[in-house]
Amino acid sequence: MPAVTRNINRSKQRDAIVNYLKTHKTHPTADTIYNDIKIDFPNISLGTVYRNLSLLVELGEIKKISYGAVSEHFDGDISPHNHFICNECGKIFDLKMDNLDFVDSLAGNNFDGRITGHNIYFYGLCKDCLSKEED
Amino acid sequence: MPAVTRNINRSKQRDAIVNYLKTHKTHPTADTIYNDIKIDFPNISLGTVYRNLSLLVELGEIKKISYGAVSEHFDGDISPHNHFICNECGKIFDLKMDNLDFVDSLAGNNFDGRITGHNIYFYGLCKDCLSKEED
DNA sequence: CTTATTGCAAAAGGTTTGCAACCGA
DNA sequence: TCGGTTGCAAACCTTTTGCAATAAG
Repeated sequence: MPAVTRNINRSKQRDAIVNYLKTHKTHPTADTIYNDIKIDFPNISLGTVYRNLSLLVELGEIKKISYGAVSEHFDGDISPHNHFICNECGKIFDLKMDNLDFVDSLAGNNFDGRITGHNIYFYGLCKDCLSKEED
Repeated sequence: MPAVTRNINRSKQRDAIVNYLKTHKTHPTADTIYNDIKIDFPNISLGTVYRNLSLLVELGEIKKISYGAVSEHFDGDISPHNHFICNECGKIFDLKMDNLDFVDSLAGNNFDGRITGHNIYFYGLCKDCLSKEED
């Protein structure tokens, strides 16, 4: 999966970032990591944190928890429905799901809280990008 | 639901934005709306589009399709799991879901594409925010 | 007439990037 | 030594905001 061709040298800063993420289950932002890591690396810069985070995502060592879009999208359809977002082309599709029982069962089992049935984002590959996948 | 107390006057610009969103199923961004609407309103400004979009979301006339976070979050845990994001406090929780059959059945029914089982974002209220809801 | 809304431009985040110095192998 | 990485600062992009002018009721 990691399609990084260029050479990679280790760095104390990157090691610290990885270590921070492996030992913190808080899903922090770049800025949080930056501030926490400054205790050990007083001179580290935010740019270094950002650069290392994208490299680590590229290497598959960490994951980005994100919608993946640069800017917000809007929907004129306010009826209950969910969305599917294509990881490849970024297009957003409506998902009309009649059976949302799984949400209740999920909430009843290993989750403490209330999941709103019609505010779920599914990711994957859309039809078009699936067919282009023949290589 | 719409908890807007202040007075609202209609405006041609806002009407055009609503109309655009009700007639386009493309889930556009503010910038896309801005550019498309400029054909009829050459002097409209991006600020106006943004202001109206947030007002319309507040009024419940449109919906924002978004992760809801200001900045990206990162995860050191790359094992297959999903995430739950609290609409109230923004905290992110891990969801370990063993039974993802519903994803396949969903994909087989009304969806054309491939949903990646472990890249789903569920929204709602977390335990803490649920208990604070007593008012 | 009163005040909500606009257009404009500046400001405010978050993220990326160019560059010279520095560090790793 | 060679080139990957850093710190710094400037640039970039999306979104927000202050303000005077305009439009709505």
